[in-house]
Amino acid sequence: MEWQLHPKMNEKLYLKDPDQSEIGKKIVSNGTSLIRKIGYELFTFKKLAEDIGITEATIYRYFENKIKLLNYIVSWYWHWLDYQVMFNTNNLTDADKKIKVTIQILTWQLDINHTSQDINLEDLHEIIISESSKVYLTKNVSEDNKEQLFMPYKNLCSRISQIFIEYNPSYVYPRSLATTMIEMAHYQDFFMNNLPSLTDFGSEKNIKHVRNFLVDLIFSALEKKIS
Amino acid sequence: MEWQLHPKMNEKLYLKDPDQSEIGKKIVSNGTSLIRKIGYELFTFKKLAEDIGITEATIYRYFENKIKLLNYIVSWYWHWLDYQVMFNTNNLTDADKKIKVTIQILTWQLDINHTSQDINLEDLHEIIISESSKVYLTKNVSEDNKEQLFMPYKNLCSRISQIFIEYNPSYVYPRSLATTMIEMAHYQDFFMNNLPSLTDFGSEKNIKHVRNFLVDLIFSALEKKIS
DNA sequence: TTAATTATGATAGTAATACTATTATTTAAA
DNA sequence: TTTAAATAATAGTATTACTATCATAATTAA
Repeated sequence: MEWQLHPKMNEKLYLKDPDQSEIGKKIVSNGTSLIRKIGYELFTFKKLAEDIGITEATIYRYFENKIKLLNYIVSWYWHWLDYQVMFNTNNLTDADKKIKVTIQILTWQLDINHTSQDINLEDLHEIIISESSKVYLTKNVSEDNKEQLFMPYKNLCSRISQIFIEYNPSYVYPRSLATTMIEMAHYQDFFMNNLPSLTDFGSEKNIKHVRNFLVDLIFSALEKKIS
Repeated sequence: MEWQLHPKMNEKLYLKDPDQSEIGKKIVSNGTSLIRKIGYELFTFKKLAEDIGITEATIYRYFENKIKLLNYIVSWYWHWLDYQVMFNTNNLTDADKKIKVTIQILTWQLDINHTSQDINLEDLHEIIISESSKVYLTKNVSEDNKEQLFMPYKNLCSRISQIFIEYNPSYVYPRSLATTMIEMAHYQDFFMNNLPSLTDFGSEKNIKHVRNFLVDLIFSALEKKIS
């Protein structure tokens, strides 16, 4: 699988391709685990440099600032997820089954290849849940969007909305339903674990309830109405 | 209406009650418009102090740091929204109508009293859309939760879930559906205006489409299944 | 083969941010 | 009227987010 070696990252995300050197790879992989460990707000290039054993300035040669590094990591994940959805739904003929598989992937239920050469996918998943929205909830969103920084997320949204259309061609909100599904897969997980009274899964804290909620929500919305 | 004068704010949000002095009120009202204008990341106490004509240290007497001020502002909004939902659904007998009114309030469609003594509600609404999730998407979420900092949001969620139960007592995910509705009212608005291809409303950018999407989504989910 | 160029990383800064400690002034109480 | 308490201003410090310059290694050109 050629993709697994090199997901094509947007060149605007970095100054120097981190995939082309050992130090670059360390910046991304150690950066991922450090952001997961201490959170994006307390994360600094200085701490990461100390962790790797290099200097701050070296990191600045690869990434303009820490939001670009976060965006690189987040984009990497959306690329990976999009590939997983494509790969695991491709051979299915039933749109119903495709949707269920997609929800399983989003809620981390499918036992797919969770090992990657550099980046720890468990850390990555945690980062997506707690930090990913910070890359677009800024005053730069329009400029960043012009530079195509959010393409991987859009591609995933587009792929999922295509499956929805396949299931019910007359449904009018396939894209909004796709973003709802993606965002809620992560938000309900976060709420369940941190603010449980905002969900109905607080007593058990089992991700399978999030999955069941999503299945119920999405298929209810997509069901063809007889009116 | 006693509430309109003094929404009871959690005392852990401030060091000195900003509602008890003119300068305190200015910190909150000018803070709101400045955060809306430049965004939370670029917002600093120094800029706010200059804007008001006081010094940084004075603001630090009222608020520990800028995230507490944001949380104060966000909590104020959830208080206000909860009151609006309560007030505008109280006299209704039909749960169906209550849900529709709540969606109208969330999507800013109802022409309610949008003037407040101090805080500009238009600014506040923008802040909720772009910045509100930043108060809980942190490593402090559990500690902050123990100090009850998220009560106003939880109260709103609880009120809405009660309406859902009233509409369909057998629905099993009323709280998760309430958070989905609240979050999506804001996220779809943000996406529509900033990353339109993530929604189905990009061509028109009219909030009424978000409302229609939510009405469709929520009533589909709540509909009693005959199985 | 050697000099020149380029790439890479380290060192040493600066401006801004996020606070804190101390001092001055006003207000209120005894 | 003196004392105490509350409030705000001044003047700091440590950290963060970078930037400019320097040193060295690797690559290329003469």
